[in-house]
Amino acid sequence: MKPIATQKDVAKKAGVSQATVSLVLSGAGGGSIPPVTILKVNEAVTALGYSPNYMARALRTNQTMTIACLVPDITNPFYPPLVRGVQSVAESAGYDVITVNTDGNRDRELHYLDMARQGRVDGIVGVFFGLTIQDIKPLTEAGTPIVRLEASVKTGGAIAVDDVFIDNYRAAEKLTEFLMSKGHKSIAMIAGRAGLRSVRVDGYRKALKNNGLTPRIELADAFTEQGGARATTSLLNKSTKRPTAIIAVNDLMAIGVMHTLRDNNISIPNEIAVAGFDDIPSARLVSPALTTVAQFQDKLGAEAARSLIERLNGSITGPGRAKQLEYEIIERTST
Amino acid sequence: MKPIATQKDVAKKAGVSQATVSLVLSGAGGGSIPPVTILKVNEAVTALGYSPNYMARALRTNQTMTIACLVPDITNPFYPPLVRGVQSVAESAGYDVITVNTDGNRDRELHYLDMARQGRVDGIVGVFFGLTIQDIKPLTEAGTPIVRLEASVKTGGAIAVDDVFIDNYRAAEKLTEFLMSKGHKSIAMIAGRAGLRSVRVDGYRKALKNNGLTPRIELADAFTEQGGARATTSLLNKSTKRPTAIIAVNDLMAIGVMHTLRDNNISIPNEIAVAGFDDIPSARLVSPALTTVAQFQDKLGAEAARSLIERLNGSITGPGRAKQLEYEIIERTST
DNA sequence: GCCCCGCATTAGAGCGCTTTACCCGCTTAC
DNA sequence: GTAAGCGGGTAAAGCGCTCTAATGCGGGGC
Repeated sequence: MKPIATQKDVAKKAGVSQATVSLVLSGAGGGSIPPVTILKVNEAVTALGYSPNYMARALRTNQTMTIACLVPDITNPFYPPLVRGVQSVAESAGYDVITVNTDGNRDRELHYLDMARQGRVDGIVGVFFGLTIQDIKPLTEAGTPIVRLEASVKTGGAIAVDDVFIDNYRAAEKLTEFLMSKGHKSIAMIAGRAGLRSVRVDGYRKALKNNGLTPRIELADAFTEQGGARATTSLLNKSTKRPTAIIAVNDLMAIGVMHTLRDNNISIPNEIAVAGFDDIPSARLVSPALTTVAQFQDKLGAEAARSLIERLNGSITGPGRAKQLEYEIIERTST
Repeated sequence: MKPIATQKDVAKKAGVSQATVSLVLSGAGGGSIPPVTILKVNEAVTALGYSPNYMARALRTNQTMTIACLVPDITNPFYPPLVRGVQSVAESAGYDVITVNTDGNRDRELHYLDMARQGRVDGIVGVFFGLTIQDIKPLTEAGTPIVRLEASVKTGGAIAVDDVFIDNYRAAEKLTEFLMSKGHKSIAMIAGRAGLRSVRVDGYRKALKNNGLTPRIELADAFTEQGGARATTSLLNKSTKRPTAIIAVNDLMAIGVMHTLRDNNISIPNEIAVAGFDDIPSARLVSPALTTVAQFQDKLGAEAARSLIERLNGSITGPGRAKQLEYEIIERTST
C-alpha cells in the first residue's frame, strides 16, 4: 500500500519549496517563474505520478467544481437524456456531475439540497416535485445557484433561482387542437392524480372549451403502463359513448392505453386514436408508432446546466430568469 | 450572502470549545460528555442551522463516503437499472454515488479512475470497456477498491479487484438451444463488431456446433435499432435461404430486426422468430413482445455495490473474488 | 560603497474538521 | 501523605492545498 504523493513530496524531489510547486501547477506565478524551475517541477510530478488532492483544494478554495443533478428516477426513460444534457455542458466547463434519485420525495430532495450547504457541490440543477421556493431560498442567499427544470411557466422572481421550462399547458392545448383538426370531437384524457401532469390536463381542458367540447378525464392510479391500461379499461366499461381519441399524460401510460385497446380489438387509429407526451424511445417502437409531444430533454438539461454555470462563474447575477424551451408534436401512425 | 456556520460558531454560541462540539457531533465522546453539554451543543446547532463541512471532514479523515459508478452511456436503457441498484445499496450504507458516462472510451475511463487517486471517491464500480487489469492495479495497490461489472467469466486473480459477472457465453448458448428445442434448424445471429457482445456470439456458435448446425452471423454497424434493421435487410437480400430464427446481440437491435421483417411482410414468429438480450423495457412493449435474456441489471449493480462496500469497510481483503449472477430466458410471443 | 529595485522563491497562515495529548480539580487507594 | 484514577473538558497539531506577505539576492544608479 504505497502512499499517494503530495506537493511536499514533489517539492522535495524537485529541490524547491512546496509553495513553488503549487505556483507552478496552478500557473499562477504570473510569469515570474523561470522555465527551468517549471521543468524541474513537472519532471518530479510525472516521476511521482502526483495528482492534486481534490479535497484539500476544495477546502481551501471553497470550490468543488462539481454540480448536483437531482432527478426523481433515473430509470424513468424521460430522465437519462436530460442528465446527459446536463453532463455534457457541465463537463466541457470543467464541472463534474453527481446525479441522484429523489423519487420525487420532499425529504430526499431536502437531503440532497443539503449537499450544497455542506460545501459538497457548487450548484444544483434539478426537477423538484416537493420543494417550494422557500426551501430553496436559504441556499441561494448563501450564494449557491440553483436551476429548476419545470413543466410549466415558473419563475423565482426576485430570488436568484433560474427556471428552464417547457410550456406543457400550451403543448397540451396544441396537441388537443391537433386532434380536433383531424376531426375528433370526442377526446378523452387519461391523467394521474398529482404532479406536473396537471398543467397538461388544464391545457387539454382549455382547448376543448375554446371549441365548445366537453372534457372527459379518467384518472389513473399510477403514471405507468399498467396505470394507463387500467384507466382505459374503466373508461371503456362506462356506459357513455366511446371517445374517438385518447390522450394520455405520458407515453408510458399511452402505451398502456394501446395495449388495452388492442386487447379489446379496437383498431388504432381507425376507431380510437392515441397520443401521449414525452417521446420516450419506446414511443417510436410500439405499433402503431405513438404520436406524442417531444420535449427534447437533452436540450432542457443542457440549457439548465448552461444557466447554472453562468451563475457559477458570475457572468450572471441578480433575480431569477425563466427560459422557455420548445416542444414539438411528433405525428406518428397512432393518430 | 450570509456565511455558513462552522463548528467554531457553534462552540461560541454554546459556550464550549470547538473540540467539544466535534466530540458531541461525532458521538465519539465515549459517554464522558454529560447530557447538559450535549443539549447545549445541539441547541446551538439547530439555532445556527449548522451542517458539517464535507470537504474539511473528508480531508481530515481521508474518507469521502462517496463512490463512483462508471457506465458507458446512461441513455442506454440497460444501465439505469444498474445504476439504481448501485445507488440503493450504497445509500443504505451511507455512501453517495457519482455516476459518470465514459462512452466506453479508454481515455475517459482513465480520467475518471483518477477521481479515486485524487481522493475524490473511496471506491469505484463500473463497466469498463477500454481498461485492462494493468490500468487498475496501481489504484488497488494504493488501497482503493474497485469492482468490475462484466459480461463473462473474469477474475482479477491475485489483484484485489472483485468481479461481478453474468455468464453471457452460457446465456447465449441456452438461448440458442431454446430456439432449437422449438424446432429451428436455421438460426442467424445479428452481431456487432466489438465489445462485450462477442461472448454472446461464441455461445451461439458453441450451441449450434454441438448440434451439427452451421452459424450464420451478420455484422451490424452499430448496436442500435438502426444497426439491427440494416443488418437484417442485408441478411434478407442474400441469395441463401432465409433463416427461421434470428437472434440479435441486444434488444435494441432485435427491435430493429422486427421492424425490417414487418416492412417485408414477414410474419413474426411464424416465418421468422426473433430473440434478443437484456430485457430492456421496450422488449415487453413491442408487438409481438420480444423473447429475450433478462440480466437483472438492478441485482448486478446491487451486488457490485455490496462487494465494494465490503472492501471499503475492511470486512473483506485479499485477492479478487468473482461472483456470478443469474440470467433468465424470458419467453414472449416473438418466438 | 551604499541604496534601491525587481525578480525568484519561500515561509506561514489558514480553510473546517478530527483526534490525541493533556490539564484541572477532585476523590479514592494504599 | 502521596499517587493514581476519573470525569469533564480544552489546546493544539495537522490533513494538503492556495495565496499573501516577506525574504534573499544580484545588479544598476548615484
